[in-house]
Amino acid sequence: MPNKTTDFSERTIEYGTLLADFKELLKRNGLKFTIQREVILEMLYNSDEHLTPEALHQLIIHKRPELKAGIATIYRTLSLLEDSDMVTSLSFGAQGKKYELGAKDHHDHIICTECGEITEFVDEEIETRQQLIATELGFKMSDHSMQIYGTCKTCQKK
Amino acid sequence: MPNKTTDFSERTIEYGTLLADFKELLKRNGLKFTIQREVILEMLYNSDEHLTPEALHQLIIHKRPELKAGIATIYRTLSLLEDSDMVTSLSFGAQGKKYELGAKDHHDHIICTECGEITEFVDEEIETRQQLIATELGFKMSDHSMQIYGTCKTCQKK
DNA sequence: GTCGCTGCAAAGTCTTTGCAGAGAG
DNA sequence: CTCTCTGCAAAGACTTTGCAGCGAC
Repeated sequence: MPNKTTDFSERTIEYGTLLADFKELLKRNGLKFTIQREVILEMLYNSDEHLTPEALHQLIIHKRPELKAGIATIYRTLSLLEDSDMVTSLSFGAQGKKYELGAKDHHDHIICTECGEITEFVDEEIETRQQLIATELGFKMSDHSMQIYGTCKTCQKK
Repeated sequence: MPNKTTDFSERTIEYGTLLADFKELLKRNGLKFTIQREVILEMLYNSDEHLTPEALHQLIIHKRPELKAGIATIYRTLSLLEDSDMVTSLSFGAQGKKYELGAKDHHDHIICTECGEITEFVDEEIETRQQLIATELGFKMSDHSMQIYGTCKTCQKK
């Protein structure tokens, strides 16, 4: 059996394109393009991490202190982006959701329960089977998410 | 390829056995067996649903009004049960977690995004691959969860 | 009897909302 | 100019914690 599992984490879209999509989305809905919205998108784009609203807030405060961005705006923008399928949220374990840009190719997550590190991957075989399962159970599949929990290489050494 | 996907939802353990395990667990940790704890376990056992702490609370208030069980006790007991791996929590979408007894065989979930119905299933092929993926990425897998989102048969008709 | 458990209410988190002024189109 | 956005602070939703009396062992 060929190995079809890929450790996946590269960005698949140019920032310019993403930004254009975002502006287009805003225009289509009669919404305005503001500096806060742009910065949030940019931070999500440039982060390799899955960010919590609070982490995103801190990031903005540190990198763009002149904005004095309020946490409420972060939440509002993330909701907007999530509703428009531009970002995806992951909710696991304790409290709080983490967000990531949805502009990357689809992938699943493997999460270290010790340090919280998240690695992304795709496995064709699983993707195919999920579709099959949904059909078998009479569902029309729209989305899915899979998380594997475990201990990462680094934490195993400790 | 043989079909190894199963629609799975039956209970695989007698209540008596479960209760004995629970008592055993409590004794082992120097904890006490109380009527509240028993009722919570029983409600989880008898429910086909995945319950939120609040739903569980309401259920107890209605079925055992004499207990006047406090929501705090529900939370405390659920945490206890979760820490001991007797129940599993699912957190998805909006806010709040839902709990289910872990005494059933392992399974994954397919969730209707319209009505919130949750169907359980197991697919051997996916189970096997998950283990493989974790190993490939240098993780020691401890657990995993998978959710498929879609529209169920009933909601598709609407 | 001892020591953990419980309900209650208060305190915490995280997230959402109301509002008046700021700013995009 | 108009009408949406924003920051702030207040309000909400959900969960946890402190405490004094209660109850399992």
